[in-house]
Amino acid sequence: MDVFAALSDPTRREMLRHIADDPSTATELARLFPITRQAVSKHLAALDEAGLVERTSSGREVRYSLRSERLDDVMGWVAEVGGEWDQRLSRLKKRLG
Amino acid sequence: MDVFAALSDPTRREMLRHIADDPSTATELARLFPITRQAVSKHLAALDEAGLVERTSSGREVRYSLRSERLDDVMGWVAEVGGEWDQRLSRLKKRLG
DNA sequence: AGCACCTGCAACCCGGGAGTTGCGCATGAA
DNA sequence: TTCATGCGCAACTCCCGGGTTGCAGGTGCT
Repeated sequence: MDVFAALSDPTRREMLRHIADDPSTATELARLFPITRQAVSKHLAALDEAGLVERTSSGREVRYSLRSERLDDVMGWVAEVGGEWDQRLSRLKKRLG
Repeated sequence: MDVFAALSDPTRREMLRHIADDPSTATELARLFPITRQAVSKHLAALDEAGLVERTSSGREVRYSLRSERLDDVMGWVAEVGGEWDQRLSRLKKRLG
């Protein structure tokens, strides 16, 4: 699955956001979301296939953390298509503090 | 349809890219892509619903052009999740020339 | 008026994505 | 060793998204 397709699902975006500042396992996420662990696992597999997360297995648990490299591709594409990014980027920079 | 879902389809991304520097009609796009005009029309409807294009009808033809506002939302989300954007943005700026 | 062209709507098919349940395996703890 | 916990795989359902064909309406040209 490519990056855009991976980000198209709202649940996946929430998961990624959560993972970003708190690396989690499938079962941990399953407690936070109103879906089954297997459903979570599928989403994580999708994110992994898209290169958006990193799997770190220790013992019997597998913890997922953010891999932000692919997000650069998204930024790049959006920037290419959008155009006039000098102002836009400065605005964004300001918005992010 | 939300923005991310609209961008999840490769055909739609190509169309948007083409529209970005050459506003087109459905039939014009149908000549460039290996799909039917109706399929193109559906894609354009999706892009329109997501707020990514602007419809300008003159006479019997409807021309679609890029609306880049929503792309800011995408950038914003990606930036929020990705983190560490001081370096990333400067790299992107350099990459865009 | 008549014809060609662009568009929109509706019905339909098909594949895949999101979610579930069920089972089996491996690992950690009592 | 026994039991609980975390994962993975497989099969199944359901629904929606991408694409098609067919038809009807509006517009422009001759």
